[in-house]
Amino acid sequence: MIEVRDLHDWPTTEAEAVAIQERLRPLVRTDGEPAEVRTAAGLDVDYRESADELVAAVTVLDVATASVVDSAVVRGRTDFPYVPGLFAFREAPALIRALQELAVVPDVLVCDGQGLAHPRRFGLACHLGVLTDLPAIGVGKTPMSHYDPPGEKRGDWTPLDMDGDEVGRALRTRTGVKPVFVSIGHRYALQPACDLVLRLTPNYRLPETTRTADRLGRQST
DNA sequence: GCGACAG
DNA sequence: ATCTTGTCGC
Repeated sequence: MIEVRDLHDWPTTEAEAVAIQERLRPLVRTDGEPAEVRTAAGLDVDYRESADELVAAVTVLDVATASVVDSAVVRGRTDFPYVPGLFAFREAPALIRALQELAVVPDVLVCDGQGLAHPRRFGLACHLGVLTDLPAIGVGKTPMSHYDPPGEKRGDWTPLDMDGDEVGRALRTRTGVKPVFVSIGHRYALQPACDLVLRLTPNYRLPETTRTADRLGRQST
């Protein structure tokens, strides 16, 4: 089962949350790549009930076949508001509970949001990666950083720039479709992360992991 | 000062 | 995230 490191309590105020991000930021490992990625977890949160009632869904896919080999759903509440840059403090607690219910430990967490492509270089993917010490990457639908549009072909990419740092890539997963925004979460280098995202997007813009997790959360009212 | 700002 | 009509394309 997945062990979660006890690195902090969940904060109430924005100032506490920012302090936690700055304290944990040095723990991120920006290198590495699993020897073999056989399974990948997709994580997603739904808010269908109300603004503070959420459903966290995790699916583990066999990457080769795109079949779901394990999953978990957790219902929860949040009092932490949606604040861009403090996203993890809203979604991570429930996602972590869902991760702890998995029987299969995935080779990588594919998170719905940013990793290093974050104002303090510590987005949701970094946070979940550091707390579980599992390899993790972030795949966002909307960027927080500047980028020049990549070429129109699947596989084309341009760097994501934030304050002069290359914090990730705008990656075209489908020809002629808006790119996704890939960044390092933990223990997974950027090039392998983009390779994995392309493996997970044979048919759609978003990774199969994200899609199955999204459907699971949506179905479990 | 004002707008923009992952989901 | 969610609220929503029509439209284009495979």
